[in-house]
Amino acid sequence: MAFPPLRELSLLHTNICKALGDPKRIQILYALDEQPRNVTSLASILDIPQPTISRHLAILRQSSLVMTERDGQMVVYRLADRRIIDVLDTMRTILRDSLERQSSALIETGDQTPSS
Amino acid sequence: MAFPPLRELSLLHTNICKALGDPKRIQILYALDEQPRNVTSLASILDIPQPTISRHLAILRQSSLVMTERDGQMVVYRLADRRIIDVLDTMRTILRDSLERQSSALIETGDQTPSS
DNA sequence: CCCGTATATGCAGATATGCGAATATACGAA
DNA sequence: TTCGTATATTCGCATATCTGCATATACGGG
Repeated sequence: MAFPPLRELSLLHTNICKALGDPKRIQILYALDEQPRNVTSLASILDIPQPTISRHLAILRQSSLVMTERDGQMVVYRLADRRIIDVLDTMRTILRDSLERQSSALIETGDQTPSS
Repeated sequence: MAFPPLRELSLLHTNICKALGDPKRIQILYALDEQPRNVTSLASILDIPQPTISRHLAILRQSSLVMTERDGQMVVYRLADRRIIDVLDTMRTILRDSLERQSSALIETGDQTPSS
C-alpha cells in the first residue's frame, strides 16, 4: 500500500465508476450533454421505459453526476459536471486505439489504418 | 439516437467501464501505474488473494487495459495505456469537487431546500 | 523426470444488479 | 378536491459478479 491514493479513494471512485457501468446510463449522460431533458423526454429519445430511466437517473444523481431542477410538473435533469463527458470520450479513444492496435497486430502490416 | 455516437459505442464503452467497476481493479491499475508487477507482487502489496488478483487481471486484460510479458516463471503485468490513469484521476477530481460542493451547500446560507 | 514456484481456472454459494409490471407520490389545472 | 400528467418507488425474478477453495497448468532448477 501507500503508492497512490488508494483504498478509501478507490472505494469512492466506485461511486462514479459503478455509475458508468451500465450502457444505458452512458447513453443518458450523452443525451444530457446535448441539452438538459426531463425523464419522459429521455425515455422517448432513448426508447427506454420511464421507470428504467428513472432508476438510472437516481443512480446518476446519487453519484452526483447529474442535477435536477423542477419545472412545473416535470423534473429537468442536466449534467452536474461536463468533465464526465471528457472522461467518457477519453475512454472511447483508449478503446479505439486498443482495437486498432489489435487489428493491425493481426494483419501484421506495420501500417495504421487511418480513421475516417 | 443521433445525438452523440451512442448505442454500439456505449456498449463498447462498457468493456472499459465495467472493468473499472470494481475497486480492486482500480487499485491494481494504480499499482501497475507505479511500475509493472507480477501477480504475486500485486497480491502481496494489495493484500488480496492470488486467485482473486489473477481473475481481476484477466478482466483487465480482456479490456486491453493491461498487457502481459513473461519473465521466466512469472508474468509481468503493465498498463497498456497510461491514459486510463488520467481518466481515473479526472473522475477523482469530479468526485472531490462534487463532495466539496455538497458540503459547502450544507453550510452556506444560500441554499435551496430541495423537497420535503 | 520430478519438484517447487508462479499463475490460471473450475466450482459453488453469496451478493448485487437490472428489469418488467404495478403502484405510489408530486404537481398543476379546473 | 378531483383529474391527468410526470416522476419515483416497490416487488419479484432473472442474471451477472465476486470470492474462497481446491486444483490445474506453465516454467525453471536440479
